[in-house]
Amino acid sequence: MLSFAEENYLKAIFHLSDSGATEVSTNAISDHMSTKPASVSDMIRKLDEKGMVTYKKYYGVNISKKGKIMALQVIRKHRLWEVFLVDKLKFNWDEVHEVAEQLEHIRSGLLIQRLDEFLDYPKVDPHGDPIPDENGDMAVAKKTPLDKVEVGVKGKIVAVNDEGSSFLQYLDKIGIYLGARLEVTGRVDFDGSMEILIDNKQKVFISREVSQNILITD
Amino acid sequence: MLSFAEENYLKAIFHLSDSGATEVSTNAISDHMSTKPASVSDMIRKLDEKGMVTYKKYYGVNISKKGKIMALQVIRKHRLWEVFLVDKLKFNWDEVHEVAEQLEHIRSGLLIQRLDEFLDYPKVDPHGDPIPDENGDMAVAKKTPLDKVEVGVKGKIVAVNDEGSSFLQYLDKIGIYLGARLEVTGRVDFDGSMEILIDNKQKVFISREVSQNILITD
DNA sequence: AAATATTTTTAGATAACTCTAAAATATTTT
DNA sequence: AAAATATTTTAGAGTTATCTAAAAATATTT
Repeated sequence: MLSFAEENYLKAIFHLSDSGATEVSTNAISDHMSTKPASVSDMIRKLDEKGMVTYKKYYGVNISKKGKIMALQVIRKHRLWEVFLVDKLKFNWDEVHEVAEQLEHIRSGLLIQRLDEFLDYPKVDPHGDPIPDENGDMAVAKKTPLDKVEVGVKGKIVAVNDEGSSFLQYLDKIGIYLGARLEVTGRVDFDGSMEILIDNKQKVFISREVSQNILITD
Repeated sequence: MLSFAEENYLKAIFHLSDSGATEVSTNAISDHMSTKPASVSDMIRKLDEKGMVTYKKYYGVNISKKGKIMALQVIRKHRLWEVFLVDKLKFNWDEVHEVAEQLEHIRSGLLIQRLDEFLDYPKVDPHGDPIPDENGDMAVAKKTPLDKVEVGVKGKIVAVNDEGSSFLQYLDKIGIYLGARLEVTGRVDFDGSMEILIDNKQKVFISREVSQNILITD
């Protein structure tokens, strides 16, 4: 059985290896988790001994099959709790992350099975991220970051890449929400900023940084 | 802010001082928590420093006002989660305790406020124990342990004293549940065992040990 | 009231997780 | 390729919560 700390490290390693190379560096983990590299070295040695990752000194970490399963279970719990908080307890999407970080560590197979049922087997969380099933499988829809899209393209906002409350509150303010229809109406090559039309109504300007964190389907 | 361990100690001290003298002994705590007396000594010294209890060496512990507030907050969370598990997730009353022991430590004021609202402000948990409000106040109904009751007395089962699953499963088996009407129809002075009639239907025999853990209102 | 037993505390150790500072290794620059 | 820089690991230490064993204090028995 894994400790909370071990679960958090595995989750971080999973996310980092998911969005990039298979090899994850010590520094990347320490950045992502706001711990010191020295602490990471220690922990990944331990996770290697437990068979959760394979670790070569000075080289990097690869998550193992076993580790991936554990990580996906934690991610499943995290995302189901987020759905619960938004759908049942009327949390806003920018308020759920911290609480879900705690709830994801509750250990009870029955609990998470019943929660899934209670929520009617949701497929995505309030940020559009897919929810793994009991086996760790999840539907991976093709999602395009808005900054990679040409002028004239239309699509639907299906997910965001940043769950920080300041980013999400900003989206609220400019009228962007999950499921919104949008069209790219203009683009500044110099800085990558864009003009977009939301639901054929509001026109808003967003920076490249923002557009990188908005995902659409075409 | 208190650690999980500190919260658990406070809860134990609160319960022990609630059901008996104000002074709680080191051994009573260590029994209740399945830790060693030496660990208890350490912890209560720490809790004293934090102003949660007053502690005199070799004498015992008294919970402070501050400590009582903290304990009641944890108890509030525990009992609300139990209601959630039974009412919403269809847990049986004997399945909730362990999970609630974990959930009670989740830190989020908003969460517990919204959960309370979602559950429609319940006054008691699935074992009949009262749920403290945000201020720690709770309705203390007069409840009589069944073993203190004369033959012929009628009443309603309103709570149980033991949340262990083996006890609760036994009650299920013999047809005892919260809210059931009962009448004491017989009693053996020698060993304190009883015959009771539930809902004017089933006649069951129970030992003194069981009757001590069933609470009724008259 | 002395002897015995029980309870409680102290002292020292261990495990998990984190840190800082220094050493080792790898990468980049000149 | 050697020097400079960056990354990663090791060594040693601190914190929290637990334990065992021994010492100290209190309670009980004779």
